[in-house]
This record gives sequence, structure tokens and C-alpha cells, in this order.
Amino acid sequence: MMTRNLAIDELVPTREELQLGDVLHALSDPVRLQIVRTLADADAEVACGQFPLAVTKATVSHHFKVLREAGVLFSRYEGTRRFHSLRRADLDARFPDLLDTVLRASRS
Amino acid sequence: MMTRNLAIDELVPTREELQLGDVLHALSDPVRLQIVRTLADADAEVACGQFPLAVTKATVSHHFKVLREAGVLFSRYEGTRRFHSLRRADLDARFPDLLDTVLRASRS
DNA sequence: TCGTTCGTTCGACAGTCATCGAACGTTCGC
DNA sequence: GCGAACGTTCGATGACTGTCGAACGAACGA
Repeated sequence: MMTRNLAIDELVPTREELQLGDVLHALSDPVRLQIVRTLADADAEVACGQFPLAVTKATVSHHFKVLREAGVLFSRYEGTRRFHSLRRADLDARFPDLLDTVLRASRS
Repeated sequence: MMTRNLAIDELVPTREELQLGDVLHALSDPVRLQIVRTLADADAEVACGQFPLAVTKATVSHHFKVLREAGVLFSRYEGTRRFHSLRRADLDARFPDLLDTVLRASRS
């Protein structure tokens, strides 16, 4: 009945609050980089289950939280699923070219 | 008398061995990012002592080791001092624009 | 030769991290 | 209303991290 009150302790940074160190750290893990790559390829919202990852759902959930708290992506509920999308505009505004450069590098 | 046999356990990656995750992780620490920034500004070799860092020399040494092992910089002995330089060519070859993009982002 | 300078290494410590299984809460379809 | 599907949260665990002071080693200068 109540709206979901999960993630109440989660601190999602605004565009201005984005920290380079946090973003780089978020992107430095292979699983998370894979998530971001998949998301960039899709160029749209993707549900957790759609990610071909070699770790438990608990671990996946953890990585999404790290990415959210670093400001790399945004997550939204839709029924029982959760859809994710890159915060491209914010990232590009704050750190121009960073995301694209990292993505390009991650595919070489 | 013998040549220095320090750093014998240090694994410095070749250009081909550079790993994006390692580089991003190396750059995600504020102290290390500061080091890299200083080095990029100098555009030349810089000795450890030249870095205005708010940590102990032991910690500084540790950070340089991390940066070396990630392949971000190269260190060379000259007498009692140790000079450091960015591995720009290698980084640019393997991850085009990455270093410059991160440096630019770190100054905004 | 002796003391200083510069940097590395060691041992320790507190904190964070990636990972997992298990339990839980929501939502949806039957 | 029941059970399945989907994710989150919890607690635990082992690994890694950033930091420090202290001891060490090599090279330089007086």
C-alpha cells in the first residue's frame, strides 16, 4: 500500500555532487564496467535480469547500488522489476567525454 | 656495491598488459590523482619530494607503487632520489584520450 | 668517516570491498 | 489467495586498502 521505502539510506548525488573519484572507482570493477557497457549498448533502460553476469543476484544488487551512489546510473521500479539507465547527461555535463572514453577503452 | 635489487616483486605491466580496471582504480584515489596531475603539469620527471601531499612518505611510496603496478607511471633512480614520469605513450596507445579526459575532469 | 637526505619496506591497524546464501517484501499471473 | 518471479537486505567471510611510525639501505656532502 505504501510506496516503496527501500533505498532510504541511499545517497544519490545530484549532477553537481558527482565526484570523479567515486565515478572512477565505480567503473574500475569488471562486473560494474560490464553493466555500464551493456547499458550503453542498449541505449535504453534495462532490467537487472537482462545482464549476463557471473555473480549472484545479491552481488548484482550490490553493484547496482554502488553505481547509483556514484551517480553513474539511475534505477526505477516497474512492478517487480527494476529498470536502469545511464545518467549520460549528468556525467557528460560534469566530466565531458569521460564515459565515452572509458567505454571505448573497455572494448579494445 | 650491488645494483639495487629493490622492487623485485613489482610487476610492471608492458603496454599490451595494461588493464583498464587497474588504471581506473589507480586514478580513483585522491592522492594518486593529485600525483598524476602534478606529473602531467610538469610534463617531465619529478622526484617524490616535489609532491605537496598531506600524507607520510611511507604512504606516498605506497601510492607510487600502485601507480607503477597499474602502468600509469615509470620510476627511475638517480642517486638518492627517484624520478617519476607518466607513461603517456603507452596509456594513449592502449586507451586513447583516457588520461587527458580524466585530467581535464579532475580540474573542474 | 659521519651524519643527513631520500625513499623503501615492515608490521600493524582500522576500514572498505566483493562475494555468497538465506530470509524477506513486492508484484504479478493463475 | 497462492505461488512464482524479481530484487533488496542481512550477516558473514576473506581479501584488499590507505594510513602510520619505525627501521632500514643507499647515496651524497662536509
